[in-house]
Order: sequence, then C-alpha cells, then structure tokens
Amino acid sequence: MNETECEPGSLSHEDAATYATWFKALADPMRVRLLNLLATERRAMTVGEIVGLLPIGQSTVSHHLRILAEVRFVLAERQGTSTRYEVNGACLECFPAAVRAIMGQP
Amino acid sequence: MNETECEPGSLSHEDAATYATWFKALADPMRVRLLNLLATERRAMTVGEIVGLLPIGQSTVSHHLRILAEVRFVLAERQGTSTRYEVNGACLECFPAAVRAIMGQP
DNA sequence: GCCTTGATTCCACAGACGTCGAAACAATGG
DNA sequence: CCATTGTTTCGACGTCTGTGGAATCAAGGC
Repeated sequence: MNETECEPGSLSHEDAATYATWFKALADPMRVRLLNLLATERRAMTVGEIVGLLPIGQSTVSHHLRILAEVRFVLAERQGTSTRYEVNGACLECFPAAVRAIMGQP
Repeated sequence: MNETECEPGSLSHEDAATYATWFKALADPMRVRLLNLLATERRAMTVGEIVGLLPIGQSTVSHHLRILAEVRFVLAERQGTSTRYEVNGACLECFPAAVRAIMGQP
C-alpha cells in the first residue's frame, strides 16, 4: 500500500485536494452569480434579499451560501432574526496564488 | 419566460456559466495534479507517461485530459501513434482575469 | 405564552461525475 | 496482412450534487 512514490509535480496530494475543493465551490453557475452579486453590491446581504434577485428558492440559496462559506469565500454573521452574508476579501489573494502554485509560476 | 430581469451583479448568466465550466474542470484533485504535473515538467507528455506517475488507470487519465482540453487548459497534438499533451500558457492570463471579474476588481 | 418572519435542515429525486475493465480505434513495424 | 503499442470510447457501478418542498429551528412582536 505504501508505494513510496516520489510525488510528481510541485503540489502535494493534500494541496491538490484543497485547491480542488476551492474550485468545486465555484463549479456551479449559480454560485458564481451568487458570489459576484455579493462582490458587486459590496455589502452584506440576507438570504431573503438574494432570493428576490436570483431565480432559485430559499433553501437552495442557503445551500449554496453554506458551500461558499465552508471554503471561506463568504463570511456569515447572524444578526437578530436574519443572517448576513458578505464576501471574504482574503480570497482575492489566495485564489490567484493557488492558480500560480498549480501552474508553477514564480 | 422572458422575465426582463435586471441581471443582478456585474456578470451575465452566460459569463457565469462559462467561468463555472472553467472551475469545474479543476474541481477534481486528480485533474489539479494532472495540470500541475504538466506545468512543472514544462513539456508535452503522453498518456502512458502520465499513467506511470499518477495512481489512476489509462482510460481515466485520458478522460481527465479530455476535460482539461475541452476548456483549453491543455492542448493536445497527435504525433504518430501517441498524443502529446501540454499546458496552454494562455490560461495564466484569462483565469485570474475571470476571478477579478467575478470579484468585481478594477 | 402564541404567532410571524427569516433561515436552516431533512427528504426525495433526477442528473452528472470518477473510476475501472473491456472493447474498439489508430498508427507503425514485422 | 497481422501483430504490437498507445489511445480513446463504451458500459457499468457507486457516489455525489443541485433543486424544490416540507418540516424544523431561531428570534422578535403581539
């Protein structure tokens, strides 16, 4: 089982798996639109607000936001009876950095 | 059917769908490793060569390479009895550009 | 204490995906 | 023409995913 492989490429299995989860989080058109919406509005938004702007139901919006939050692309903050979601500006750094790491850029 | 929606966000449905297919192409750890392998070797490689370096079968490597080629992350060139795959350097430009477009960066 | 509003979780279902092995295809060498 | 080597396609299997609707939970307002 232990193959003592020499790890081809410059990435470890773990890094490759991590980056794959990042890409997977954006591998759906609705999640891309969702993130773009939050980024262009430049403010925290509630689920109900988003439901009125995208052609999907409440539970589906919540589902997508959870996926985006799991990889830290968006941040959630409970405020009273509603939850406010906003873009995590940090992913502007680490996301292109991951691309450079994969493509072996210096 | 025509809802005359005001297209929330800065991206059109079509652009969002296109970017989603790009991310989907990298939404698998093995494809990330595959692209990283081709990028770090900095040369065109054959399927058989790659099969010896990654823990998956020949047909699966071919399958993943086809997906990466469909979105132009890699380029394929048939050479005699074998096919040589190499990274498409152009995606170093357009990929971070897509991220900036989604995140509304100027 | 109830009721209302907003959000999440649960369930179900259709469709897509990753993987393998076998079969088919392509190109070269005997 | 047949054999060989490298690659792609096909069929199948189990798993994961996007979506909606119903139920549940959380926090205020009456």
